Amino acid sequence: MSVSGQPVKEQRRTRQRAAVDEVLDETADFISAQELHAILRSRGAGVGLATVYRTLQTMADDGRVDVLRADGGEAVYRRCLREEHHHHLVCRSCGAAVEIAGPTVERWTKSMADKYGYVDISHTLEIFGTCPRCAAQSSP
Amino acid sequence: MSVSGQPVKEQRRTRQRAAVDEVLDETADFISAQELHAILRSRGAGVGLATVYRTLQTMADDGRVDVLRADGGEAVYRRCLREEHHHHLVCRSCGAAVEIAGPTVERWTKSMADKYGYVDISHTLEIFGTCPRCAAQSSP
DNA sequence: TCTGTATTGAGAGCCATTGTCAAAACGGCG
DNA sequence: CGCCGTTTTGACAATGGCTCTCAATACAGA
Repeated sequence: MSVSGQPVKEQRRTRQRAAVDEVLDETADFISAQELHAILRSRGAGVGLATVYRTLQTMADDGRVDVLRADGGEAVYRRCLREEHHHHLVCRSCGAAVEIAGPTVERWTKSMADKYGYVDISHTLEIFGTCPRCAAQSSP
Repeated sequence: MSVSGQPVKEQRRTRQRAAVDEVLDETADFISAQELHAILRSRGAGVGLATVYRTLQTMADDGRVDVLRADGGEAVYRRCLREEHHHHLVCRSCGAAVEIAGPTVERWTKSMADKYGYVDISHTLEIFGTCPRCAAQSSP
Protein backbone atom coordinates (compact mmCIF):
# COMPACT_ATOMS: atom_id res chain seq x y z
CA MET A 1 0.00 0.00 0.00
CA SER A 2 0.90 3.61 -0.49
CA VAL A 3 3.57 2.52 -2.90
CA SER A 4 2.09 4.36 -5.83
CA GLY A 5 1.69 8.10 -6.00
CA GLN A 6 -1.34 9.96 -4.72
CA PRO A 7 -3.75 9.94 -7.67
CA VAL A 8 -6.47 10.78 -5.22
CA LYS A 9 -9.78 10.77 -7.03
CA GLU A 10 -12.15 13.40 -5.78
CA GLN A 11 -11.89 15.54 -2.76
CA ARG A 12 -14.42 18.17 -2.25
CA ARG A 13 -13.81 20.70 0.41
CA THR A 14 -16.58 20.34 2.95
CA ARG A 15 -17.27 21.77 6.35
CA GLN A 16 -16.93 18.35 7.96
CA ARG A 17 -13.56 17.55 6.49
CA ALA A 18 -12.28 20.95 7.49
CA ALA A 19 -13.47 20.34 11.04
CA VAL A 20 -11.69 17.03 11.27
CA ASP A 21 -8.59 18.61 9.85
CA GLU A 22 -8.71 21.34 12.42
CA VAL A 23 -8.90 18.98 15.35
CA LEU A 24 -6.02 16.98 13.99
CA ASP A 25 -3.97 20.13 13.68
CA GLU A 26 -4.57 21.01 17.30
CA THR A 27 -3.89 17.55 18.61
CA ALA A 28 -0.34 16.38 19.09
CA ASP A 29 -1.27 12.99 20.44
CA PHE A 30 -2.76 9.96 18.78
CA ILE A 31 -6.52 9.95 19.15
CA SER A 32 -9.23 7.53 18.15
CA ALA A 33 -12.03 8.24 15.72
CA GLN A 34 -14.46 8.16 18.64
CA GLU A 35 -12.48 10.72 20.59
CA LEU A 36 -12.22 12.97 17.60
CA HIS A 37 -15.93 12.66 17.09
CA ALA A 38 -16.56 13.51 20.74
CA ILE A 39 -14.41 16.62 20.47
CA LEU A 40 -16.28 17.81 17.41
CA ARG A 41 -19.57 17.16 19.12
CA SER A 42 -18.60 19.00 22.29
CA ARG A 43 -17.47 21.83 20.12
CA GLY A 44 -20.85 22.12 18.52
CA ALA A 45 -19.61 21.17 15.09
CA GLY A 46 -22.10 18.55 14.03
CA VAL A 47 -20.25 15.87 12.16
CA GLY A 48 -21.53 12.34 11.86
CA LEU A 49 -19.52 9.51 13.31
CA ALA A 50 -19.53 7.68 10.01
CA THR A 51 -18.10 10.75 8.36
CA VAL A 52 -15.31 10.97 10.87
CA TYR A 53 -14.41 7.37 10.18
CA ARG A 54 -14.55 7.84 6.44
CA THR A 55 -12.49 10.98 6.54
CA LEU A 56 -9.80 9.53 8.73
CA GLN A 57 -9.64 6.44 6.60
CA THR A 58 -9.22 8.42 3.43
CA MET A 59 -6.56 10.56 4.99
CA ALA A 60 -4.76 7.48 6.18
CA ASP A 61 -4.89 5.95 2.73
CA ASP A 62 -3.43 9.09 1.28
CA GLY A 63 -0.75 9.11 3.90
CA ARG A 64 -1.99 12.37 5.35
CA VAL A 65 -2.27 10.91 8.83
CA ASP A 66 -0.55 8.06 10.56
CA VAL A 67 -2.48 5.22 12.07
CA LEU A 68 -1.55 2.70 14.66
CA ARG A 69 -3.37 0.30 16.88
CA ALA A 70 -3.86 1.05 20.55
CA ASP A 71 -3.67 -1.80 23.01
CA GLY A 72 -7.27 -2.83 22.63
CA GLY A 73 -6.93 -2.92 18.88
CA GLU A 74 -8.64 0.42 18.48
CA ALA A 75 -7.21 2.53 15.67
CA VAL A 76 -5.69 5.85 16.65
CA TYR A 77 -4.75 8.67 14.31
CA ARG A 78 -2.37 11.56 14.22
CA ARG A 79 -1.30 14.19 11.74
CA CYS A 80 2.37 13.76 11.10
CA LEU A 81 4.99 16.37 10.51
CA ARG A 82 7.28 14.51 8.24
CA GLU A 83 5.91 13.18 5.04
CA GLU A 84 8.37 10.34 4.60
CA HIS A 85 8.19 6.97 6.25
CA HIS A 86 8.91 7.07 9.96
CA HIS A 87 8.10 5.54 13.31
CA HIS A 88 6.91 6.71 16.70
CA LEU A 89 7.95 6.80 20.27
CA VAL A 90 4.58 6.88 21.97
CA CYS A 91 3.75 7.61 25.59
CA ARG A 92 1.68 4.76 26.91
CA SER A 93 0.03 7.07 29.39
CA CYS A 94 -0.78 10.31 27.58
CA GLY A 95 -0.33 9.42 23.93
CA ALA A 96 2.30 12.06 23.28
CA ALA A 97 4.45 10.95 20.37
CA VAL A 98 7.81 11.73 18.92
CA GLU A 99 8.45 10.97 15.29
CA ILE A 100 11.66 9.17 14.56
CA ALA A 101 13.26 7.93 11.41
CA GLY A 102 15.41 4.84 11.42
CA PRO A 103 17.51 4.22 8.34
CA THR A 104 19.19 1.40 10.20
CA VAL A 105 15.93 -0.38 10.79
CA GLU A 106 14.76 0.13 7.24
CA ARG A 107 17.92 -1.46 5.97
CA TRP A 108 17.69 -4.28 8.42
CA THR A 109 14.11 -5.23 7.57
CA LYS A 110 14.98 -5.18 3.90
CA SER A 111 17.91 -7.51 4.36
CA MET A 112 15.85 -9.89 6.47
CA ALA A 113 13.14 -10.04 3.85
CA ASP A 114 15.67 -10.70 1.15
CA LYS A 115 17.28 -13.39 3.20
CA TYR A 116 14.06 -15.35 3.38
CA GLY A 117 12.82 -14.54 -0.11
CA TYR A 118 9.87 -12.44 0.98
CA VAL A 119 8.83 -9.76 -1.46
CA ASP A 120 6.62 -6.70 -1.49
CA ILE A 121 7.71 -5.77 2.00
CA SER A 122 6.26 -3.37 4.52
CA HIS A 123 6.73 -3.16 8.24
CA THR A 124 5.45 -1.66 11.42
CA LEU A 125 7.59 -0.49 14.28
CA GLU A 126 6.42 1.52 17.23
CA ILE A 127 8.10 2.11 20.53
CA PHE A 128 5.98 2.52 23.65
CA GLY A 129 7.09 3.93 26.95
CA THR A 130 6.37 6.56 29.55
CA CYS A 131 7.30 10.09 28.60
CA PRO A 132 9.38 12.25 30.96
CA ARG A 133 6.39 14.29 32.01
CA CYS A 134 4.23 11.31 32.92
CA ALA A 135 7.14 9.57 34.60
CA ALA A 136 7.67 12.61 36.81
CA GLN A 137 4.05 12.70 37.90
CA SER A 138 3.92 9.11 39.03
CA SER A 139 6.89 9.07 41.40
CA PRO A 140 7.62 12.41 43.07
CA MET B 1 4.69 -6.57 29.76
CA SER B 2 6.26 -9.95 30.26
CA VAL B 3 9.11 -8.26 32.04
CA SER B 4 8.63 -10.12 35.28
CA GLY B 5 8.92 -13.88 35.64
CA GLN B 6 6.05 -16.29 35.18
CA PRO B 7 4.45 -16.54 38.63
CA VAL B 8 1.44 -18.07 36.95
CA LYS B 9 -1.24 -18.70 39.55
CA GLU B 10 -3.06 -21.93 38.98
CA GLN B 11 -3.42 -23.86 35.81
CA ARG B 12 -5.46 -26.94 35.77
CA ARG B 13 -4.95 -29.36 32.96
CA THR B 14 -8.22 -29.60 31.13
CA ARG B 15 -9.37 -31.24 27.95
CA GLN B 16 -10.07 -27.86 26.37
CA ARG B 17 -6.68 -26.36 27.09
CA ALA B 18 -5.02 -29.48 25.76
CA ALA B 19 -7.04 -29.19 22.58
CA VAL B 20 -6.04 -25.59 22.04
CA ASP B 21 -2.45 -26.50 22.71
CA GLU B 22 -2.60 -29.25 20.18
CA VAL B 23 -3.89 -27.04 17.42
CA LEU B 24 -1.22 -24.48 18.15
CA ASP B 25 1.41 -27.16 17.93
CA GLU B 26 0.22 -28.21 14.53
CA THR B 27 -0.12 -24.73 13.16
CA ALA B 28 2.93 -22.87 11.94
CA ASP B 29 1.04 -19.77 10.90
CA PHE B 30 -0.60 -17.07 12.90
CA ILE B 31 -4.27 -17.80 13.40
CA SER B 32 -7.10 -15.94 15.03
CA ALA B 33 -9.10 -17.15 17.98
CA GLN B 34 -12.06 -17.58 15.67
CA GLU B 35 -10.10 -19.75 13.28
CA LEU B 36 -8.75 -21.85 16.07
CA HIS B 37 -12.25 -22.28 17.37
CA ALA B 38 -13.48 -23.33 13.94
CA ILE B 39 -10.74 -25.92 13.67
CA LEU B 40 -11.63 -27.41 17.02
CA ARG B 41 -15.26 -27.47 16.09
CA SER B 42 -14.67 -29.15 12.74
CA ARG B 43 -12.55 -31.65 14.57
CA GLY B 44 -15.38 -32.57 16.85
CA ALA B 45 -13.66 -31.31 19.95
CA GLY B 46 -16.30 -29.19 21.55
CA VAL B 47 -14.66 -26.16 23.04
CA GLY B 48 -16.52 -22.96 23.67
CA LEU B 49 -15.46 -19.80 21.91
CA ALA B 50 -15.11 -17.97 25.19
CA THR B 51 -12.78 -20.66 26.42
CA VAL B 52 -10.62 -20.36 23.35
CA TYR B 53 -10.34 -16.65 23.93
CA ARG B 54 -9.55 -17.07 27.59
CA THR B 55 -6.99 -19.74 26.96
CA LEU B 56 -5.18 -17.82 24.27
CA GLN B 57 -5.18 -14.72 26.37
CA THR B 58 -3.69 -16.49 29.34
CA MET B 59 -1.05 -18.10 27.17
CA ALA B 60 -0.21 -14.75 25.69
CA ASP B 61 0.13 -13.20 29.12
CA ASP B 62 2.46 -15.95 30.15
CA GLY B 63 4.46 -15.50 27.01
CA ARG B 64 3.61 -18.98 25.81
CA VAL B 65 2.29 -17.68 22.50
CA ASP B 66 2.99 -14.59 20.48
CA VAL B 67 0.23 -12.21 19.52
CA LEU B 68 0.05 -9.60 16.86
CA ARG B 69 -2.66 -7.64 15.16
CA ALA B 70 -3.80 -8.53 11.68
CA ASP B 71 -4.71 -5.73 9.31
CA GLY B 72 -8.27 -5.42 10.52
CA GLY B 73 -7.13 -5.22 14.11
CA GLU B 74 -8.00 -8.84 14.77
CA ALA B 75 -5.62 -10.58 17.15
CA VAL B 76 -3.73 -13.56 15.76
CA TYR B 77 -1.75 -16.08 17.76
CA ARG B 78 1.11 -18.44 17.23
CA ARG B 79 3.22 -20.74 19.34
CA CYS B 80 6.77 -19.59 19.11
CA LEU B 81 9.92 -21.61 19.02
CA ARG B 82 12.26 -19.27 20.70
CA GLU B 83 11.47 -18.15 24.17
CA GLU B 84 13.35 -14.85 24.09
CA HIS B 85 12.13 -11.64 22.59
CA HIS B 86 11.96 -11.70 18.82
CA HIS B 87 10.09 -10.45 15.80
CA HIS B 88 8.37 -11.93 12.77
CA LEU B 89 8.51 -11.88 9.04
CA VAL B 90 4.91 -12.67 8.20
CA CYS B 91 3.37 -13.63 4.89
CA ARG B 92 0.51 -11.29 4.18
CA SER B 93 -1.18 -13.95 2.12
CA CYS B 94 -0.88 -17.24 3.99
CA GLY B 95 0.27 -16.19 7.43
CA ALA B 96 3.47 -18.22 7.35
CA ALA B 97 6.00 -16.64 9.67
CA VAL B 98 9.71 -16.71 10.26
CA GLU B 99 11.03 -15.73 13.66
CA ILE B 100 13.88 -13.31 13.62
CA ALA B 101 15.93 -11.69 16.34
CA GLY B 102 17.31 -8.22 15.88
CA PRO B 103 19.95 -7.13 18.37
CA THR B 104 20.51 -4.07 16.23
CA VAL B 105 16.91 -3.01 16.49
CA GLU B 106 16.77 -3.65 20.22
CA ARG B 107 19.74 -1.43 20.71
CA TRP B 108 18.35 1.23 18.45
CA THR B 109 14.98 1.45 20.16
CA LYS B 110 16.71 1.66 23.52
CA SER B 111 18.90 4.53 22.40
CA MET B 112 15.95 6.39 20.92
CA ALA B 113 13.99 6.05 24.13
CA ASP B 114 16.92 7.29 26.15
CA LYS B 115 17.41 10.21 23.84
CA TYR B 116 13.89 11.46 24.51
CA GLY B 117 13.76 10.49 28.14
CA TYR B 118 11.11 7.81 27.76
CA VAL B 119 11.26 5.05 30.32
CA ASP B 120 9.78 1.61 30.80
CA ILE B 121 10.14 0.84 27.13
CA SER B 122 8.63 -1.87 24.98
CA HIS B 123 8.21 -2.06 21.25
CA THR B 124 6.54 -3.89 18.44
CA LEU B 125 8.13 -4.66 15.12
CA GLU B 126 6.73 -6.94 12.49
CA ILE B 127 7.63 -7.27 8.86
CA PHE B 128 4.97 -8.16 6.35
CA GLY B 129 5.49 -9.41 2.85
CA THR B 130 4.68 -12.20 0.43
CA CYS B 131 6.50 -15.45 1.04
CA PRO B 132 8.33 -17.20 -1.82
CA ARG B 133 5.64 -19.81 -2.17
CA CYS B 134 2.77 -17.37 -2.44
CA ALA B 135 4.76 -15.11 -4.73
CA ALA B 136 5.33 -18.03 -7.08
CA GLN B 137 1.63 -18.85 -7.25
CA SER B 138 0.54 -15.39 -8.22
CA SER B 139 2.82 -14.88 -11.22
CA PRO B 140 3.79 -18.13 -12.94
C1' DT C 1 -14.54 -41.09 46.94
C1' DC C 2 -15.39 -36.47 48.56
C1' DT C 3 -14.97 -31.57 48.33
C1' DG C 4 -13.58 -26.98 47.54
C1' DT C 5 -12.16 -24.37 43.79
C1' DA C 6 -10.88 -23.50 39.00
C1' DT C 7 -13.00 -23.84 34.54
C1' DT C 8 -16.37 -24.12 31.13
C1' DG C 9 -19.94 -22.58 27.84
C1' DA C 10 -24.18 -20.67 25.93
C1' DG C 11 -25.82 -16.56 25.26
C1' DA C 12 -26.33 -11.70 26.25
C1' DG C 13 -23.81 -7.57 25.98
C1' DC C 14 -20.27 -4.23 24.57
C1' DC C 15 -17.98 -1.50 21.39
C1' DA C 16 -15.46 -0.21 17.30
C1' DT C 17 -16.21 -0.03 12.66
C1' DT C 18 -18.76 -0.46 8.29
C1' DG C 19 -22.90 -0.63 5.21
C1' DT C 20 -27.27 1.64 3.54
C1' DC C 21 -29.54 5.02 1.07
C1' DA C 22 -32.26 9.11 0.78
C1' DA C 23 -31.37 13.96 1.60
C1' DA C 24 -28.05 17.76 1.40
C1' DA C 25 -23.86 20.08 -0.15
C1' DC C 26 -20.31 21.10 -3.78
C1' DG C 27 -18.67 23.41 -7.61
C1' DG C 28 -18.37 24.01 -12.51
C1' DC C 29 -21.17 25.99 -16.03
C1' DG C 30 -24.18 28.70 -18.47
C1' DC D 1 -27.01 33.68 -9.76
C1' DG D 2 -29.39 29.43 -10.40
C1' DC D 3 -29.02 24.66 -12.46
C1' DC D 4 -27.39 19.97 -12.31
C1' DG D 5 -24.76 15.85 -12.06
C1' DT D 6 -21.83 13.99 -8.72
C1' DT D 7 -19.84 13.63 -4.26
C1' DT D 8 -20.80 13.62 0.69
C1' DT D 9 -23.26 13.30 4.59
C1' DG D 10 -25.64 11.21 8.55
C1' DA D 11 -28.99 8.60 11.23
C1' DC D 12 -29.47 4.01 11.96
C1' DA D 13 -29.02 -0.75 11.11
C1' DA D 14 -25.90 -4.35 10.87
C1' DT D 15 -21.26 -6.72 11.48
C1' DG D 16 -17.94 -8.80 13.94
C1' DG D 17 -14.48 -9.44 17.40
C1' DC D 18 -14.25 -9.95 22.03
C1' DT D 19 -15.81 -9.95 26.97
C1' DC D 20 -19.10 -10.78 30.77
C1' DT D 21 -22.36 -13.59 33.43
C1' DC D 22 -23.36 -17.32 36.16
C1' DA D 23 -25.08 -21.86 36.81
C1' DA D 24 -23.32 -26.39 35.67
C1' DT D 25 -19.13 -29.20 35.38
C1' DA D 26 -14.50 -30.94 35.64
C1' DC D 27 -10.07 -30.90 38.12
C1' DA D 28 -6.89 -32.41 41.85
C1' DG D 29 -5.60 -33.08 46.32
C1' DA D 30 -7.05 -35.24 50.73
